[in-house]
Amino acid sequence: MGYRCDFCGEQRSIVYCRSDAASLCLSCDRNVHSANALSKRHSRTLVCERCNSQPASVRCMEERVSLCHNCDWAGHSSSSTHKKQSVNCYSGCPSSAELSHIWSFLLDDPSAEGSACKQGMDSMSITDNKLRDCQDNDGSKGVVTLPSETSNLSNVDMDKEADWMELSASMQNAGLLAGSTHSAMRKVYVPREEGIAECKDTEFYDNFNVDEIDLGIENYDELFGAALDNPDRLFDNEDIDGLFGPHDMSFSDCQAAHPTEGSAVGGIKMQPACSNAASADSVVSCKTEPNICFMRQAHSGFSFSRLTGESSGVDYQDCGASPMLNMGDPPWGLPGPESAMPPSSSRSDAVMRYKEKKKTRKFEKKVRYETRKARADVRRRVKGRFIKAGDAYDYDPLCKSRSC
DNA sequence: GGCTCGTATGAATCCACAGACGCGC
DNA sequence: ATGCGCGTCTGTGGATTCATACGAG
Repeated sequence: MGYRCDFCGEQRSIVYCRSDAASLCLSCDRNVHSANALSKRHSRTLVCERCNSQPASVRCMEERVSLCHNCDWAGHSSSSTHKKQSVNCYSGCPSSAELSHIWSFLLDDPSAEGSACKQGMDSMSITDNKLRDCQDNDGSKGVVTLPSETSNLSNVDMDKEADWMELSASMQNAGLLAGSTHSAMRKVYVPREEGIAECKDTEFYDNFNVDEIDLGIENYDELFGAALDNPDRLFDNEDIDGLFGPHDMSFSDCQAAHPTEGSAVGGIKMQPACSNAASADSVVSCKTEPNICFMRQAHSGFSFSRLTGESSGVDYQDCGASPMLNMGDPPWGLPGPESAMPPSSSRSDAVMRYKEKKKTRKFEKKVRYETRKARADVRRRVKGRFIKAGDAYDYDPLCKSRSC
């Protein structure tokens, strides 16, 4: 089950798209998710190499396999000393080079040489006509530069990014960001002449790459321009889901828990990352997931995220609240050009764009039991209700007609 | 501004039944 | 500890009903 790409059925599945509930090879992943702006938002990650049906959340460096939460839990007892590395998720249409960088452990892992994933990256069918120089010149690990898909970042963007860096640094120092127990972390923004932002920091950086944050002010306007004026009016539960991912969290919860998880500072979009589908189905007890993805979207069309730390995904599973609950004031209340109210002239535009997106939003239903679905798909009905086998019916899904 | 009415939209409900699940033996 | 039988629960899709929101008069 699930060893083959759900789309082409030929290649081996490499990545898992939770929005589509599908395992895809890299080529189909790119084909499917380059179709439109909405599909580009789908967050994907490696597929679990054990069950091949769930998104991988961690990489066991000892066994050299990517595992979902369930398989990780099943295969690694709490006493396990296996070293694990969080698995990044991404959205947009990253190039093979970018994927290589996102999943750098595959490159570091000699056993991954010739693996399906690596082969998939090598043979991505869509031409990377915008192959970017994703590596810093010195190749320093942990430093990712993601220039714009269309062009290098403008000076304005760089300024905004610089603003964010300052803001993030202040937030981190204030312990406002997840994983900020590393109180000593520093982040230094270093603009480059080519217009590519580069960011370096210290120890915490490997687990929390803030420099990959997109600063799409357009998104910021869209998401929060109107909401700031009247969040109760603009947002409801589905809005939260649609804007921030599949949280099972009401807006009131969101407000109580703080917009931190769904907050945007300068266009930063946070979303739950890489948790397995099982947890997605059972998020009732765990309203939020602690993992944060920072989405790079507006400019590059490509986002990249990383779990906040090793095995952090399960640490808060049962707490019923996000660790971000104590993160203090909402970022949008913070001072700074990006957190200020948008101009009223753009507000209506933002609302219009938001409503338009809401219209076209696709609500995907997760089917847990395919067998039941298959049976329901062929079951005869009367006025939509199932009937006993052999009873008179007015609708037969097989005939797509009445009483055929 | 407040009220009523019509329209639009989304959520909840119902149905049968295979399979999952828990429990006792 | 394991396997079996039995009863209960779950979830699946389409049509319908109900609740809510909104605009017009």
